[in-house]
Amino acid sequence: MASQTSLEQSDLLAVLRPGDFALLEPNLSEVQLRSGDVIYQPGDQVDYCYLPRGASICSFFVELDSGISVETILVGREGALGGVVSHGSLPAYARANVLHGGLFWRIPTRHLDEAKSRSPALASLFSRYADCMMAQVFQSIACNAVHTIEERAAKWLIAAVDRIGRNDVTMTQEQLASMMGIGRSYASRVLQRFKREGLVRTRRGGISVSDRGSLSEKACSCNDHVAAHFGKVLGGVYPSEV
Amino acid sequence: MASQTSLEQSDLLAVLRPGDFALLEPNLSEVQLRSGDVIYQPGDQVDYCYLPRGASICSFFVELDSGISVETILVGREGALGGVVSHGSLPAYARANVLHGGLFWRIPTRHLDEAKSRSPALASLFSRYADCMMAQVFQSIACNAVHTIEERAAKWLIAAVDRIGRNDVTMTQEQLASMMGIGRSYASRVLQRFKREGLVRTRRGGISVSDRGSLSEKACSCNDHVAAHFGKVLGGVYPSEV
DNA sequence: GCGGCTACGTACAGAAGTGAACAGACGGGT
DNA sequence: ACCCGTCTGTTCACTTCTGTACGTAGCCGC
Repeated sequence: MASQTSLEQSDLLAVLRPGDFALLEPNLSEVQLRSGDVIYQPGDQVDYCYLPRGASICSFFVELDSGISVETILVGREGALGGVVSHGSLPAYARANVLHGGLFWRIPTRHLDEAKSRSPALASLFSRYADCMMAQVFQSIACNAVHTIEERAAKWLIAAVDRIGRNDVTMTQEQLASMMGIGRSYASRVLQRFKREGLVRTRRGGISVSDRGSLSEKACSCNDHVAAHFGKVLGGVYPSEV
Repeated sequence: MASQTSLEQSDLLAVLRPGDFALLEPNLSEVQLRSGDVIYQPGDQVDYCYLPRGASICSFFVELDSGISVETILVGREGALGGVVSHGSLPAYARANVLHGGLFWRIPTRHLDEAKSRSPALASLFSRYADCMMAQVFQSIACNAVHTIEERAAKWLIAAVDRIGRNDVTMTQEQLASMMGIGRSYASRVLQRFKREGLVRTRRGGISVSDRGSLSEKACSCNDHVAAHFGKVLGGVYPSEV
């Protein structure tokens, strides 16, 4: 029987009342994915929806002609991947990758859609989350257009450690730079700047955030605006509640 | 009675069979909007879905702390705005603006949702378009991260003139620069570069594309990738068709 | 303990983009 | 025809970022 411990929960499903969760439960499976696992390749049919639990995080990557893949948005236990915006089974546009391994819920999109058709609260929840995902991508477009690499790097580190729940990201500077679509040497210089100010520590294959507060002052406020939209929109799944 | 002339049609609705179009028709109204009109402000309840017809185009803008508004995606007669990704009535995150005035269809989102619940083809159409819109925003995130301003400016001009159907965009360089989140003087320099190569002509308050082919060689291929996804995904609204 | 691989830190030349400033050109209103 | 506000083209000093290059440090396997 599927259940969520408080440590390994999906925040998205956590707001559901037991009756609505029970609609999903028969088709929910628990899967363990590892960092680097590919959930969808571009063109793959999206037949399953994945919901990160606990510290698991994923990202969508867009592959460009030049061969590089650029990260678009980070998805942690606040969200879901696959069949969120569209319904039924369509070819994936972006690649979905696990960035921090752990537990996920997985449900076939056709069962999810069927459960949504039976529970307005469930339909509302996913529709509201889709709206929040849209806010997230919109903000990222603007962010990439105007914010400096320093601001974006700080933003990304904060977003990652907040979801992971530890002040530590396992990732080479090469990977970080590639995700952001920037040069490795410049990423290194930005991290050195953060390090000199005592905001992060670097090591081979990882970065630790040692002063989250000061690092967030270096970051643009894009994440905050998106978080505010999450709060506003996902508060109303059960409209009868005051 | 609502009907579409071939000159002022919505490409999105044009694929519908008469029976499915008839479900929408009683609640469709024809509205005329002008360049600069604001369709939604951030925070507004999204109660209507708008479908550009003919040469009408709109964009979503994200407003940043600095006071500037950055354009995210262009929507012409291939698409729709409002209640596409989420359903019901939620507060808008981005501002939606008319960039090139003209005719639109407008339908209350609750009637649209009701029609979708009665016609699988209609539901499929909007779900598929939502997936394409997602592809468009994902691509824009990557594009803004890695492509030069020259590539992005060329891309934007091509996208605009293709939707308008004339080689001419009415817009000051100041507005263009502001939309792209770049400095006005640099925008001017890029346009001068295009002009010297005979790709565009500039005038006070507007830009004409005089050599679309060569200009598209200066552009990144982001639009092409998104267009390919549109073709792949929106072809299957009526799956019984071969 | 050593070799070899990979990641990291740094330097440098140059390209891309910024922001302020200013002269001149255009065009609408009277 | 003229005025005036706005848009355009261009320059300049400066910052950000790129791409390459190279020496070094950490780590794994043997």
